[in-house]
Amino acid sequence: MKHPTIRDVATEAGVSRETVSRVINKKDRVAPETEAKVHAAIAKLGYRPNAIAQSLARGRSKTLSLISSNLIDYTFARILHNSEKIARLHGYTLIASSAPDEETFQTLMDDFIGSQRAEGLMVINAYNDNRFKLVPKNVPTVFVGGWDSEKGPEVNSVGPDQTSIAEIAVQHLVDLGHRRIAMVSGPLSEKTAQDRVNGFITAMHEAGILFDDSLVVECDWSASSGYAAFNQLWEIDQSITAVSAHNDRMAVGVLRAAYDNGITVPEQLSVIGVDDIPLASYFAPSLTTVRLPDLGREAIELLIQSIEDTSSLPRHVLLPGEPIIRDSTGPVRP
Amino acid sequence: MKHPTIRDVATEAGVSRETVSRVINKKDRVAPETEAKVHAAIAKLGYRPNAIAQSLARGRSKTLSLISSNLIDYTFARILHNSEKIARLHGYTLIASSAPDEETFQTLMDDFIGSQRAEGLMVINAYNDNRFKLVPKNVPTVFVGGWDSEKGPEVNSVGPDQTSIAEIAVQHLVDLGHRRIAMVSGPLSEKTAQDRVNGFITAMHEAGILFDDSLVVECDWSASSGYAAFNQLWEIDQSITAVSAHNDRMAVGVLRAAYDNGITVPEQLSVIGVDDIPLASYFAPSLTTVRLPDLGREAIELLIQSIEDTSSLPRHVLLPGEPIIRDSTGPVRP
DNA sequence: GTGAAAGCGCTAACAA
DNA sequence: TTGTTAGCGCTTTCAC
Repeated sequence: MKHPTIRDVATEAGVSRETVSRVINKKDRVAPETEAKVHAAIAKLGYRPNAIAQSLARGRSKTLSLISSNLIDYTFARILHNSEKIARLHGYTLIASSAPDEETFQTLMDDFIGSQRAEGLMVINAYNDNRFKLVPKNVPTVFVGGWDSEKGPEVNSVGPDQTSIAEIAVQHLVDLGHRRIAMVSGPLSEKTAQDRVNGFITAMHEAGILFDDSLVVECDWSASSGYAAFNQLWEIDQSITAVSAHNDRMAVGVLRAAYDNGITVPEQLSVIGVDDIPLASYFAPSLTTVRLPDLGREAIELLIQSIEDTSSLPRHVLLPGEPIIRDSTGPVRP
Repeated sequence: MKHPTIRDVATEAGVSRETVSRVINKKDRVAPETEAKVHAAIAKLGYRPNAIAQSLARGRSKTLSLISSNLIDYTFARILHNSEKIARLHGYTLIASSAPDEETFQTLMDDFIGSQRAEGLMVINAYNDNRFKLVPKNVPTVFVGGWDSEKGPEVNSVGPDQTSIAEIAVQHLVDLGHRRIAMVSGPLSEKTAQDRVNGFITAMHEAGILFDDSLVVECDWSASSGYAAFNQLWEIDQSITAVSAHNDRMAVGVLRAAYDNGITVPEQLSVIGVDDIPLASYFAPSLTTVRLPDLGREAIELLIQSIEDTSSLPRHVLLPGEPIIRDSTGPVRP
C-alpha cells in the first residue's frame, strides 16, 4: 500500500488507533509494552502521521505566511532565511511569497489567512505601499521593516532603528570633519525612506550642522539612481565633502559616479551606505556602511508569541545598526 | 462566529452543503438561482473554504517543497523567487527551507514528504554533498543545478549548461588573444565545480590551448578565496594574462587581489566570472561575466508535470549561459 | 491504561 | 439539478 494510516498501525500492533495516536503524541500515559508494540508496528510499516489530517483535527496548521515584495534582494532574503530557521525551531512552517503590489498581496492573504492555512502573517515593508491597510484586525501579524504609529493597525513590528542608524553615520562623518554632507535617499513615498531621512536630519541638527534641503536627492534604492544622483549633486554644488547614501546599492552608484567624474574617494569625497551588503568590502574603495541588524529572528518570535499567547500585547521593537568602517570614508581635506 | 463553514453557508442559502461545494468548485452545473443564493450567502457570511479540509478531502495538498543549502545567496534566492511565482500560477504553494547539511535535509524531507504535506520536491545543488541519495524513489522530484547521470536517481533535473558557459568564457578570452588562462574553481568535491572545470578544460582544448594543471586553483566560491587564489597564482606564475573565475564572487576577489598587487585590469590582466550577480557592473572595473539562466521556471514546470502526469518520463534540461561583456576583460597586450 | 464514538470541514460517488 | 451517504486521517472527550 502507498501510505500506511494510523489504522494500519493499530491493526498491525493489535491495539486501537487511539492508542497509536497517544503514542505518537506522547501525551497520556501508555503501558510500556503497548508502546513498544506500537513503535514496532510504526517502524515495520514505515508509518508517518499525515500532517494535513493532524492539522484539521487539531484546528492548528502551525504555519506562518511571509509576504515580501520580492525574495531576491539581500535584505529580504536574509529576513526570510533567518525567520524560516527560527520558525522551524519552534515547530512552525514558514511559507514565503512575493507580492510586488497590493493586489497580489490581497490575493495571497486571502489564500493563506482567509483559507486558514496560515495562523499568522509576517509582512515585510508593509508601509511602502498601503498594504498594511489590507491586513484584517484579528490576524496575528508582525510588520518587518517599519511601523507607522499614526496610520498602522496595532500589531507587532520590528525594524531597524533609523535614528540609531542615522546617528552612527552622521557621527562618523562629523568625526572626520565633514560639514557639507549630501543625502541620497530612497523614494520619499516609502516609510522607510522617510524615516531614514528624518533620522539623518535630526542627527545633523544634533551635531550642530546646518542642514541644506537642496542636498537631499530622492532616488529609488537602485545603484543607477545613486549614480544619477551624484552627477546631479555635483553639477549643482561642488562644495560637498561627503555623501550619505541610505542604502549600499545607491552608495555603490555614487562611488562609481565619483570615479567617472575624476573625484577620488575618500580623499576628495567620503561615501557611506547602509546595509552592509555582501561584497561591500570588494568595491573600490571598500564601502563604509551601517550594518543592519537581523530582523528575522525577533520578528518570528514576536509573531509566534502573539499566536500562542493571545493575551500578549503588540510590541514594537527597534534594533540598532552597527558601524562598519572601511575605505570609502576619510578625514575631510583641509 | 469565528470562521463560517460550508454548513453555515448551506443553512443561510437554504440548500445542502454539497450544493455549496459545487458552486465553489464550479464543476457540476448548478441552477442559476441556486448559485446566486449561494453566492449571496457566501458574501454575507464572508465565507472562505478551509484549505486544509479541502486538501484532506481531495487527498492533494497542492504544495511543493524546495530545499536549498541557504536562501540568501543570490543564485538560490533567484531560483526561489521565480519558482514561487510560477508555482502559484499553477495553483501550487511552494515552501522553501534551508538545509545546510544532510541531516537537516533528511529531517526536512521527512517533515514535508513523509508527512504528505508536499507532493513534490525541488532540491537545489543536490550533489554538493550526498543528499541526492536521501530522496525516496517514488517522490516527484527535480534537482536544480546539476545532475550526475552515473550516481543520481532517475529524476528530473535542470541546470546551467556548463559546457556552454565554459565555451562562452573561453571563446571570449581566446578572441581577445589570451592563451595563458588561469582557472579559479569552486570546491572540486562539488559536482557543479567539477562540471565547470571540465567544461573549461574541454573548451580550452577545443580552442587549441594547451592546458596547464598548475593554473587551476581550487577555492570555496567566496570572494576571499578568490583573493587568496590570485595571490597564490601570481606568486607562482606571472605569465598568465587572464583569469577565468567560476563564479562572480571569486572573480571580484581576483579583481581586488590584482589591484592590491598593482596589476591593472584589463590592461595587464583580464578577469571573467560566472553568474552576473547584482551590481556586477559596479565593481572596478565592471565585471565581464557569463550570465546564468533562470532555472526556477523550468524546474517548477518539470516538477508539476511529473506530479500531474505520472506517465511523464524524467527529463534533464540544460539551459545556456549568456556572455555579458564589460570592462574587466580586454585584448592581451603585445 | 485503553477503546468507542464523535467530529474537524470538505469532497465525491451515488441516488433521487 | 440537487440531496444523501460516506468517508479523507487524525484527535479528543468520555466511559470502561
